[in-house]
Amino acid sequence: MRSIGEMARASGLSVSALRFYDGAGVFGPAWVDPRSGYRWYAPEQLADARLLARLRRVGMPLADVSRVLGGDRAEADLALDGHLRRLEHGLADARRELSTVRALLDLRENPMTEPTRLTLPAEGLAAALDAVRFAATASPEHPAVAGVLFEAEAGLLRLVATDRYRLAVSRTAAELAGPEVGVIVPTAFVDALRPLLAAGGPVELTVDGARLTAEAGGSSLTGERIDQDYPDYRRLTRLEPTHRLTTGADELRALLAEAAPVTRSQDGVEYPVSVLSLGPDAALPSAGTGEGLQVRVNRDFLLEALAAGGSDQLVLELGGPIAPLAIRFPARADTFSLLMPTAP
Amino acid sequence: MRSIGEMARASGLSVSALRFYDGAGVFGPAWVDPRSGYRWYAPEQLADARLLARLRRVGMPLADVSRVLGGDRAEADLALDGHLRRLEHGLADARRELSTVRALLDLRENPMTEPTRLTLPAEGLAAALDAVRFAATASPEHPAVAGVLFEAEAGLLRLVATDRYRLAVSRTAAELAGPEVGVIVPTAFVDALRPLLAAGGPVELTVDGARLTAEAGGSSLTGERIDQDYPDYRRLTRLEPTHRLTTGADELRALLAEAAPVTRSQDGVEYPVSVLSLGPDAALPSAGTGEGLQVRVNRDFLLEALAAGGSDQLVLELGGPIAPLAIRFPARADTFSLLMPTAP
DNA sequence: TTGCTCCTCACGTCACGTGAGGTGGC
DNA sequence: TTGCTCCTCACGTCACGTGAGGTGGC
Repeated sequence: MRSIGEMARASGLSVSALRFYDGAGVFGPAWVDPRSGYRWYAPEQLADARLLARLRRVGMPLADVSRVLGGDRAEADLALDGHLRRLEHGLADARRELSTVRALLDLRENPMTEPTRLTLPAEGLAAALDAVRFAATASPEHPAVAGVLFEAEAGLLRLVATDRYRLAVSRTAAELAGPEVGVIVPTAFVDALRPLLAAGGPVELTVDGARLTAEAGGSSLTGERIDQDYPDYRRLTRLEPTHRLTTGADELRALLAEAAPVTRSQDGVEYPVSVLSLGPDAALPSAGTGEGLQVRVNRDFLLEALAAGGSDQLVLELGGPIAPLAIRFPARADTFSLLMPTAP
Repeated sequence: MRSIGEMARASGLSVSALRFYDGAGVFGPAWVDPRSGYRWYAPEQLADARLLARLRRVGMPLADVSRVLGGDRAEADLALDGHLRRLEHGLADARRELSTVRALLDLRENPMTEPTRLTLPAEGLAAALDAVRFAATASPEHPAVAGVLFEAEAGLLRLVATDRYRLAVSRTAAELAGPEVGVIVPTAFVDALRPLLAAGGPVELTVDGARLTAEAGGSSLTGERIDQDYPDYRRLTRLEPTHRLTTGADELRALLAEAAPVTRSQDGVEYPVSVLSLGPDAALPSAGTGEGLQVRVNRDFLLEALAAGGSDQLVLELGGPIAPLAIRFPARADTFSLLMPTAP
């Protein structure tokens, strides 16, 4: 058996860390002397202590460390994969944000701006808009979400809409000329643009400073972007669902119609709530009560998300009663929707 | 002017965060009403607040955020580069550690081990050993550093030695067969191996579980690895020096000889201390007192590091009176040495 | 007895979030 | 007056590090 100091030296952990892990229930000694309170560690605990040191060195949260040390290899791999994925996303986010910051600093020194021009087929833009438009609302309190985010990167245009209760993302191929931009397009502009897309043909979108221009089917539309920072939607799209379930939109609609929804009201507005409950076999047994995981959502929002998907086959991802519900459409890998649950 | 709530909505920061930044001196309002204590933000502060939100979103420490917002573009770029570099290294570290963790978990399930075999020229190994051997000490209290770390990767063997006051790293080309390993080779084994390398020719090193074997010049040497985790030397090698200075080993030796060293004692052991001081022109004016940055180091350790470098030209990197002193040898990009300073 | 190791408990760090209890401005 | 926003202050979070003050075992 090793004392705490010996264990610290052998494992590379500090004495205070070992005491902390003991208190936190993550990693404790094999035996504690009831008279003196001395902690004694068994020889076979050393391997775990060393693993723990490695995992903490790279910033794994203690909750995940416990999963790695728990003995279930599949759980351990999930925790390891999850941590690596978080770090990879963190780095990708940082690259993006820091290059944006650099661009903004450049702009301060040299305020001339090059316009961005996007060319894309009207059908693609129409489909992407239809997949997200429902999720945007004209909210004067939150001007940033009173529009649709257009993110132009090389080769693609991504659209994001949210009203802070739900979020929809889609994208379509586009040809980019000029610097990459992210610009919030007012819902009024979007709604005026949509009819112009019906004729098909190419669309040209231009962002020049605050000025937005769209040319489609011989018509031209101009407006101003919303000068706000958009909420960090990427973080929201990276859920860690515990259950994934393939079903059909029609089947789900039928389930929702069966059970009478509860009515909930918030801020004076009434809305119907449906309960999605997962049985122990991870199937959706009913839209009523069940033994397993239950998620409550605004039924109208769910129906809108189903309709916007544009296809019957869908995948629901659940992560617990307060985790967002994600709706993915396998037929359109680039389109998905997210719903915040209401409180139980 | 914006109230704190309006500023929060416009910038994407929370009210509590804005109050915190004010208290922390990172970002405060343009005016505070002395009667009510209300914070009022000027319109031109919005751009900075949005930058701040982006930077915090990707985890930049507030000290670095201040550098970005400070107005000096070169400082801002340094802070941005530094943060990105830290994240990149963090991810690289995590990839390595997590794959090691996976290998260790595999080993628990399936304890058979495949040996690792390294083949390399004796001259290369001899040179790499000579570049690091001086920094290892047989310390019974810290068994992990009573040896030289051999890290075998595809195509190269990296050697690391440290006694916790200094650190030396070198590497040499090697052919790897079997899994990558990191193994602590006892100093006694290293010292017995060194004479066998004088004859030249190929050397073969084998790690089979705890067993070490070296074959060189017709002789064979066996021993046991030290079963410990090596200190995290990579973190130590990632300094952020404020001053970088090219000089010659002979020139530096002459400077050190000029000034009589102060004698310091620690744990009953006496050692000579030399003061390296940088003038405002970032040259090493003398090994005595100066106006600029001063770093105190164990003179014998510094001389040993100079000798082990094997070349005259060197680069000193200083980062303040308590930051480690790094000694790099441009002629051998893969070899460097690091010295912890003694207290002023 | 001395010196070392161990103990608990409290407080500090970092960047905030979350109340409690109270005030200011329309 | 009501409702909203703002204020300060205290405490919680996360994963420890750092003393203070005291005890156990050789």
